[in-house]
Amino acid sequence: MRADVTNALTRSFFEEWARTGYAGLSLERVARTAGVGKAALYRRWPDKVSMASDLLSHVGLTMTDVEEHGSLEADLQAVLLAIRRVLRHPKVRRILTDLHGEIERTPALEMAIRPFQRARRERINGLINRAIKRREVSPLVDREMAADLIAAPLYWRIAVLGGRSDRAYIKRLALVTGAALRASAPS
Amino acid sequence: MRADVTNALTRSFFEEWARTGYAGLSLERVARTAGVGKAALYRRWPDKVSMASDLLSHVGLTMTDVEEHGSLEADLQAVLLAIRRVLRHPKVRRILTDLHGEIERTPALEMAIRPFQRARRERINGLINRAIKRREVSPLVDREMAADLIAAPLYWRIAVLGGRSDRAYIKRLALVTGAALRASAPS
DNA sequence: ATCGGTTGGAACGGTAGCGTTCCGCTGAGA
DNA sequence: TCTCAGCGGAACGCTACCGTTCCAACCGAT
Repeated sequence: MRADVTNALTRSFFEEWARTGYAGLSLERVARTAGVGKAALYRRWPDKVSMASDLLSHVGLTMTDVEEHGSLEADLQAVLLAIRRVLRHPKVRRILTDLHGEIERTPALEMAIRPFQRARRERINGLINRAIKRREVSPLVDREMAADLIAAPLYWRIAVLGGRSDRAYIKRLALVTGAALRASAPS
Repeated sequence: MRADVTNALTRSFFEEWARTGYAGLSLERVARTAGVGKAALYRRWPDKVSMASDLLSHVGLTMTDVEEHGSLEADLQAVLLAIRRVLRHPKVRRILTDLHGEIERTPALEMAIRPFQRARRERINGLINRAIKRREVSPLVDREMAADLIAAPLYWRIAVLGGRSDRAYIKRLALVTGAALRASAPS
C-alpha cells in the first residue's frame, strides 16, 4: 500500500468529517476529494466506523506534559491553556462536538476515544496529586467531579457556545476553578 | 389541517431525531412512522430545517420558576436539579448533543434555540442577582463565566460522558460551584 | 345531501452513496 | 530489465431519500 495514498485518505476523511459531520460522511466523497479511487480506500478499511476508529486511534497522544508550575492555580491555567490550544482548531472543535453526539448512536466510536479520555484524566489526576501534596486540596477530593469542574466550562464555552476565551478569561477561570477545588469536599 | 396528523408528525419527528440524529433524519421516514402520507407532511413544512425550527420554537418554555431558596448554594442546587430533570430523558439528551454538533453546520437551528438559551441565561441571572443582594458574591461578577461554571459541569457529566449524578453529587456540586462563585472576581 | 378540503397511498424522475468488479497503467523492487 | 502489487477510473446493481403529482376515499360543515 502506498503511504501517500493512505495519508491523502486520512486527511480527506477528517476534513470531510468536519465539513459534513459523521452521519453525512461518505466514503465515496472521501476517496474523491483525496484524488484516489474508491478501491484504494476499500482495500484499507471495510467501512466507515472501522476507518474512523482506526484513524482516531492513530491520532497524536502528544499531550503528555508533566507541568509542575508551583501552585494549583498555575497548574490549572496550564491545563486550561492546553485545552484551549486543542479546541481552537475549528476542525477539531467540529469533529469533537459531532463525535460526542454520534457516540450515543455508534458505541464503537467510544472505544476509539478511550485513549484520549484516559490521557486527559491522567493529566488532571497528576494536577490533583500535586495539589494534595502542596496541601491545597483535601486528599479525599472527588476526582471525577474535579475533572468535570476543570474541563467542562471551557469546553462548553468554546465548543458548544462558540464563544471567545482570551488569556485573561483563562486566568480568571483558573482562579475560580482553584477556589472550587480548594472547597471540594470528599465524595 | 387535522391536528391529530400534525401531532403524530411532531412526535415522530423528535423520535426519529433521537434515533438517527439530525443529519440522518429523513422526512419520508418521519411520515411513514407517523402513519401519514408524505403529502400531509410537505403540506405543513417545506423542508427539514423549517420543520425542526418550527417544532423547536413550539416546545415548552415551562421552566420559569422564581426559586428563592434563601442561599446561593440552595438556589444553585435547585437550578442543577432542574437541569438534571431535563437531561435525564434519553431523547432530550440525544437531541441536545446532536443539536450542539449540528448547529455549526446549520445556523438556522441556532436561531430556533435562542429562546431556550435566553431562558437559561435569565434563570441564572436571577440567581446571581439574589446572591449579590445577599452579599454572597461580588456585584462585579462575570455573569457569562458564572453561567458557564454553573451549567457546564453537569451537562458535561450527564450528556457527554453519560455518567450518573445522584442527589448527593448534585448537592456537592452545588457547594463547590458556590465556592467558585464566591471567589469569582469581576471581569 | 352536497361540497370542498384533507387524507393515505402510490408512483414519478432525479440524486447520491454503498460495496464490488474489472480494466489498463505505473513504478518500485528483485 | 522484468514483474507484479497497487493504482485511477469507470461501471455495475442496489437501496434510500427528495420533492412533486395524482387519485379515490373520507369527513365535517353547510
